[in-house]
Amino acid sequence: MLHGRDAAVRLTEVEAYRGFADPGSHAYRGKTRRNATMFGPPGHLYVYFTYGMHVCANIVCGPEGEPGGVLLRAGEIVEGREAARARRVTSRSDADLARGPGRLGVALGIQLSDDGSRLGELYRLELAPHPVPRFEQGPRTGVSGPGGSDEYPWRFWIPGDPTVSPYKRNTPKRRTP
DNA sequence: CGAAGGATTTTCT
DNA sequence: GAAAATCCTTCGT
Repeated sequence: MLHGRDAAVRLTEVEAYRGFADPGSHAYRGKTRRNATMFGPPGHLYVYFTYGMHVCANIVCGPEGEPGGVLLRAGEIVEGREAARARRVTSRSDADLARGPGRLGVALGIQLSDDGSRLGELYRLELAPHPVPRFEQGPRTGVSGPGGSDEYPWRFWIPGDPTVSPYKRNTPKRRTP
């Protein structure tokens, strides 16, 4: 469970991104201003801006100097539903409040300026009393190239949970012709 | 329910 | 210039 700004989610879906050898990772081609947090010590929040409009959050994992993180893809809002709903005006159902990385970011009030924030301060992570009984594993969502193939099945989710985002395979995008 | 297009910024070629 | 760890609206089945 992750506590954010006046709201908390039970995480139901995550993806792993690991180091230099992972072609799907932002850190694959080295350190940039955006992904610098991933190279730091674990237990911090890596927040990035993508697609011109969305914020996504990772929890940095692995030792300092080795980039790695877990992308928070989706979850169920279990506390502060009103605050989350106020921020997610377009959401029609409770399950939609944090169903997707960008939505989860908005629901918890995560901002770009929260990048690098240490867990335990602004945000607090509570591990479940016992491991989830069952989860499934498969290729990552929205990742193009080799990183999205079956060779890197690093997306994990709780099967049957309504807050898990629907799997979309990489949709190549074309610009206005 | 699925497919398709637009919005919009950081980063790399 | 093009693609990207996405979301929302609209149209078709």
